[in-house]
Amino acid sequence: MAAALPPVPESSEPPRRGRRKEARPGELLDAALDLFVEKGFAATRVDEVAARAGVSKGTLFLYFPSKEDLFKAVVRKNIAGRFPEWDLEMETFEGTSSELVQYCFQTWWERVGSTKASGLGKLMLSEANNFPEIAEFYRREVVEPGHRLIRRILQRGMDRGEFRTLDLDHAVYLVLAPLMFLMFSQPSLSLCIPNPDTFSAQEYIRLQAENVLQGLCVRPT
Amino acid sequence: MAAALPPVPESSEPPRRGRRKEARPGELLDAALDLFVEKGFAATRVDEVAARAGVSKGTLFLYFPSKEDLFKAVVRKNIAGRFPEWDLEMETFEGTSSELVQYCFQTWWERVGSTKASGLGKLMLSEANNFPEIAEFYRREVVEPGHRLIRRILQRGMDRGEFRTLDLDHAVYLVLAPLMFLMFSQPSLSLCIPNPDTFSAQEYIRLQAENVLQGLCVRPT
Amino acid sequence: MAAALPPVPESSEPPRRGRRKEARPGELLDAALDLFVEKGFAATRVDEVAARAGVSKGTLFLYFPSKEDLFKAVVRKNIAGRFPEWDLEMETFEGTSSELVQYCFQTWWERVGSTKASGLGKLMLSEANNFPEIAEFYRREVVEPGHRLIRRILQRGMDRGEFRTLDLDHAVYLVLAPLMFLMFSQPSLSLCIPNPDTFSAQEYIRLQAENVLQGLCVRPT
Amino acid sequence: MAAALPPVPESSEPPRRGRRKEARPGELLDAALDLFVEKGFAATRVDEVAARAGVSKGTLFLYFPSKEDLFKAVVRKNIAGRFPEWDLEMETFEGTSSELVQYCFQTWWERVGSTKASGLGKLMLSEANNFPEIAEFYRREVVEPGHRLIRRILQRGMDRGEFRTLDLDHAVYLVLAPLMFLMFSQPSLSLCIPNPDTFSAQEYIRLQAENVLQGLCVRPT
DNA sequence: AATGAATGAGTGTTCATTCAT
DNA sequence: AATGAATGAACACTCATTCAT
Repeated sequence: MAAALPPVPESSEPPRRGRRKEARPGELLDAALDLFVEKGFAATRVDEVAARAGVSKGTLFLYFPSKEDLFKAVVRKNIAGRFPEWDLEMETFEGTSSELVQYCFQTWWERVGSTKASGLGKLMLSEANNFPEIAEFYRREVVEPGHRLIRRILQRGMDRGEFRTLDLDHAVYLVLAPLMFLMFSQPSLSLCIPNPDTFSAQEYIRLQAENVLQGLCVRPT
Repeated sequence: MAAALPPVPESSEPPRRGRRKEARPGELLDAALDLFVEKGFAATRVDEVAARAGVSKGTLFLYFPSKEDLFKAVVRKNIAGRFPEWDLEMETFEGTSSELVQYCFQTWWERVGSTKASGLGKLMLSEANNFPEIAEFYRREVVEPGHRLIRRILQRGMDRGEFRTLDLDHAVYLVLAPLMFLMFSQPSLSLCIPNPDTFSAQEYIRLQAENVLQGLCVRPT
Repeated sequence: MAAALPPVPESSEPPRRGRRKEARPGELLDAALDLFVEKGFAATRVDEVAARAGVSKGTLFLYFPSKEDLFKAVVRKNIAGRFPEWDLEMETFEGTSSELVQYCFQTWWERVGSTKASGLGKLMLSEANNFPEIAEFYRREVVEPGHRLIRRILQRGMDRGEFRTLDLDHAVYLVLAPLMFLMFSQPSLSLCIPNPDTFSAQEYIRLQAENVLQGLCVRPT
Repeated sequence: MAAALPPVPESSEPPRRGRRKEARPGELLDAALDLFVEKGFAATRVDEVAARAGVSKGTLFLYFPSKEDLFKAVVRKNIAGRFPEWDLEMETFEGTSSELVQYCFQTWWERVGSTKASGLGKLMLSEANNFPEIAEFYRREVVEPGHRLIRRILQRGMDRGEFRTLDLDHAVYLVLAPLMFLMFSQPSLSLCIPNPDTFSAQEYIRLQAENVLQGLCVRPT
């Protein structure tokens, strides 16, 4: 009620109908990420996204031509768009390939696995059948770059004589499976990991990395 | 129950009218399983379930008060216990623990991973948030027994001095993660495994088992 | 208010939720014809059509998969579907070709021009650009059969030596133009025919037929 | 007005800022005419009109309080009076009345039928119900003068003994119907004239004029 | 005067659910 | 017990209109 008074200066709060063009897309993407992860693609209503971002439905469509495009933008901002950076990091890594794999597991957890972006992976899994176009987008922009990144890491290890000769088509999954399992499990944790109190994601990551390297390395540590 | 069947001639073709009423719910559950697994909960229309079961939509609601109840019934019916059998199999296994782990990976694929049951796992993952009650049930009746089974296998290996000392709380996932990843990926294969033509589930299973054992065994094979 | 009383026998009035499957489509088509003609295709809301037919919006979509299909059905019922009858009538006509032309003008007025179906023609004219699929349908199912019918009539007159040699591609419009002009003008009569009180459609039809025949006949009557 | 132009350098390219304000409404009306004629009233979006006129949507609403008002202004601007000129032309025509009728058909096509103005006629037809006020205006300023012009021509023919005695109230349409039919058909040509490649508007005009005269003249040419 | 970001009412279509027969 | 006709809430997207700058 009191808040409805028109001439309240309301300190630093942004003007109701302000020119916010720069900020809007980001706010909408954040709101969308939250809701998509929480409720899934189909079950998330665009009104809700708009409301959470503090704008009207119409405004959302001002910035994103459709719900699907909104989703793609969310994926791009939170995952797809970060591969260049990750690729570069890998190219310029200076340690052994074992260290690189460990670094990979660790930073994946910090930057993706433990963040809300992790929910996007599970989301795709659930909705892929019903939204083939989105699935294709995700495959192209996320899954394939991810596979390529890991293949390059394994190849690096083989080239340097650190890893034994591998059938890359299947070996990628030695790295991917543990990460993806954790990603998929994360949002409904207790379903897949029935004793959350004796479970430490950090320790999971460490152990899986160690184990993978046992199999990978020419001479196990 | 089966003895209570009315005096139907029991000819090979089911009688048009007066079809065994007791069979209805079962037929509906079968149809629902197929469709839920194929398209997910939200995208499955009850008309379709009814149609596939050969009854009208109204009839479905005669047996299941709502779509959600139908879903619950499907899960309840299909995830019941194969565990006693598997537990026994493990207890009486006579080879080395390495062989047992390999046997495990292999039979899991044959009996679960490659069957429709695999779809149910992903389905649960997707819908766990919407059906906490079912999720809890699934956790208790499927996830926990599974964990316990694997823990026992690892414990057996440690007891016999075949496996090195393990933190079981995290080591279970060395076995589980590869299997679960494949299970979750299976229904929308090309999403997670972008080159299905160069991918062999059999080879995946073999490699993952081999790799896990590298880390597990005191002296790698 | 009083009508809202639940247990009024209300005499012959059909039951609110009766099994009306046979009657429904017809009622919907009638309602749709009225509204389409009155307000145009785009401006007619399907809720309104349903309401006028005394059913809910959902019911409409039970019988017609889309608004466009509803419209097509309206056109088919009121115009397109009647060409077989008209074609036959023409084939079996026994008088002179002059009489046939006069009969044509006259019956067109009675069966189309003076009825609500007349509004459909103008409707198509207005909406053709925005709904190309509908326009194509109308062209195929109404315009072309109409042209063919008239061409056959003119050809008959030429074959019998009653009409002079004609360039059919343009002569069709000697017959069509007066009829179509009246059809298009009808719904907003006073716009095109500024003195409706001194205007008789019957006389218009008679005069136009007479005039056309003057030009058509080898030896004017 | 034109003399009041500010001291713009009058270079061939219009100055970016400070463009002549007076021109705005005119540019908007021109853009609106094009679009209304092309797409109809409802299907024309005001953004588009504004864009085509090179201004923002907000500016449009500065000059025209609503889309409807814009429409009214378009009609008012474009259907004003060419009739004085045409009336004069008719009064001073020196040939036979047959020739006058032929001249009429021909020049109508050149000056109206084949121009954008033709689209306005159809537009009025479509929107007359929604804009009764405009319809009345159109009737008064366009339709009635047109009728009067044709009546005078027919009267001239009768007075000179060239045309037979006519019931003018209906005979006007002998001339009007063919022209109006072509006018209405023009914008969505293929709808009314299903074989545009075998159709020549010139030949249509010629044939219709010839045919009308057959009926009109005391002794057909 | 001019902008363009923001709004929100409006619409075709879907589908779980009801209920008269 | 079984049907299937009927319902109506829900939802993505559009676009004329407003208004702070």
